[in-house]
Amino acid sequence: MSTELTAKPTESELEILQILWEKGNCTVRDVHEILTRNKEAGYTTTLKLMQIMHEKGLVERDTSSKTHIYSALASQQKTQQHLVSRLIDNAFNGSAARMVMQALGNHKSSKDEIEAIKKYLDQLDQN
Amino acid sequence: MSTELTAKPTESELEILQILWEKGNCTVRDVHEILTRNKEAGYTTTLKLMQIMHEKGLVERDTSSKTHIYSALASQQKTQQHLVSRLIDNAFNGSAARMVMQALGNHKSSKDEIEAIKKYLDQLDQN
DNA sequence: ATTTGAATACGAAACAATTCGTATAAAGAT
DNA sequence: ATCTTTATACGAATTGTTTCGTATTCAAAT
Repeated sequence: MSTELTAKPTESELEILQILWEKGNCTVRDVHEILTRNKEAGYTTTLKLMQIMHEKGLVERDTSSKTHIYSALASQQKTQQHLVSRLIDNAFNGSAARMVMQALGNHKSSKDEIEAIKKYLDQLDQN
Repeated sequence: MSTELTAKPTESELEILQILWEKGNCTVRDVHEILTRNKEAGYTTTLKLMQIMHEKGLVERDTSSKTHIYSALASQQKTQQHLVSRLIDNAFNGSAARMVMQALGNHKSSKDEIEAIKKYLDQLDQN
């Protein structure tokens, strides 16, 4: 049994996780710079957040040099799964299908995306 | 321009909204009873929550008799849309398709549900 | 009329998430 | 060697959410 806590990241933490998932290893400054493309934030705010995430076990860090290097510990797949399930339960009475349709209805997906989903559904059918 | 605030309901508020969406008009006790099928909560907790939701404009209430009657003001459709969009942005880098696949992958949907989604996708294609 | 029960209002404690200021230490430039 | 810049650590203020106790009011039952 692993210590996989499926800790529930907050919204701010999720923003940071997304960056770490994409980039891999990052310093606080790396993350901060990307973060502040979209919104205002002080550097120490980002730092503190990442420190808390470390305490929670959402990220790990290499402290061998002065400038610490962070990377995600929470698995992208599991985290996404967790969040999606919660949303389905919380807001869609447990119906994945309703949620999917809602998602596809507005969030205009490209033809390519829709095709990809169809293929995916066909695969699902074959089980 | 309406005063449609697309207020962001908290998780507890969402639980109550779901009940109101389904049942329509409810007293605090009605809601409380349904709520406590799943989890512990004091009556005044539910009451307070619904009062706050009223302040925020998430629900309206008829106070003409001693026992107030509540109903949802936040639209189910808009609220769901809002939450789904946020999740897609927050955790899936804006890709609805990725989110959909994740949702369908685990949250075991029935054959019927999958068929429904396929039909839905076909409709989307025709635009 | 009085008592009892069920309702609302309100305040505030408990908890969690976010934000940032200040202290301090290390590295790099002069 | 000293100064400047760039890190981290830490504490604390701020804000938001959840929870519940107590006071009060109203209506129904006795």
